[in-house]
Amino acid sequence: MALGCSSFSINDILTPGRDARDNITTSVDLTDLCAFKLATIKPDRQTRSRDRSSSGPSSFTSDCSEDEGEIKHTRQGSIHSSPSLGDFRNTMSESGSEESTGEVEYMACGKDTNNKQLPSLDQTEENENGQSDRAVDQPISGNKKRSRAAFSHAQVYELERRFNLQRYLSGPERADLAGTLKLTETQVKIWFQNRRYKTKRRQMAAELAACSSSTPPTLAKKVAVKILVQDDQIQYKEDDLPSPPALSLYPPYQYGYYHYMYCFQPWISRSALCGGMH
DNA sequence: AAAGTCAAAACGGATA
DNA sequence: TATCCGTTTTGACTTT
Repeated sequence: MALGCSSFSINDILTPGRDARDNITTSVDLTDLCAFKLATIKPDRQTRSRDRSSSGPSSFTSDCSEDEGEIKHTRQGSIHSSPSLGDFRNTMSESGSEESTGEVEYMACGKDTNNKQLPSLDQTEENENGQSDRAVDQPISGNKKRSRAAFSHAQVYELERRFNLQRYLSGPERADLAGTLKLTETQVKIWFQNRRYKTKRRQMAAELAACSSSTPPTLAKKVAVKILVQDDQIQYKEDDLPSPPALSLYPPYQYGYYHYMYCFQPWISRSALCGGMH
């Protein structure tokens, strides 16, 4: 399989029944550059394991451990796909009726999805809407253990998508999104808050890296050039990939990130992207 | 199974 | 009241 960058559209997401998983889509959040850990790039244990466990598109997998969270779902199985919002909604309605925990199942997870329930907000009480608010709306009192919800792939996908559109949500927008995702408004608020901060940290780190690397061609020379090989044939080189304007200072391994977000980068021409990979 | 690692959800203080 | 920002805690995962 070469780098599958088949066409992918919002319609694909919105159309129930059409499985976006068939559309192998690479993704990278170009605003969230993999820079936060540039200074500490290391042989990443988890990444190596991930590479090992995933197939095919694992060639994408970055050596940079940043955005582990976004990639984390890869661990559950194939992730080189975008979750279908149709699936997402279906799952929402299903899980909403049974659990109403604010959790939905992983959409693109193969390994554990069937057997393993996500850690969910249902460790907490549900409110009248069937949503669980305790985790975020009630203080942790006494020895009550605080719960950290692991948002589902679909939820994160939608949050990321929205974040790419707008970094701040108004109250109604937040409420709407929270309702759609079966999350609490507080969770959405905190998520956006953390996300903004995360982006900011990365940008600062990137600038730092840019400054510190203004001298060192030596560093650049140490960066291995990755190629995607299938059947002993080179499918593409990184140079084939388009270089986003603001991205020049980032290493090529960033292209492993945000597999399911790539389609939301408005400044990237999909044709340009796919052109180099087909 | 225990220990270690990591990303991220949640928390809390400061500020506007 | 919301946001920023640093910190804490948790859950998922890997390694030993």
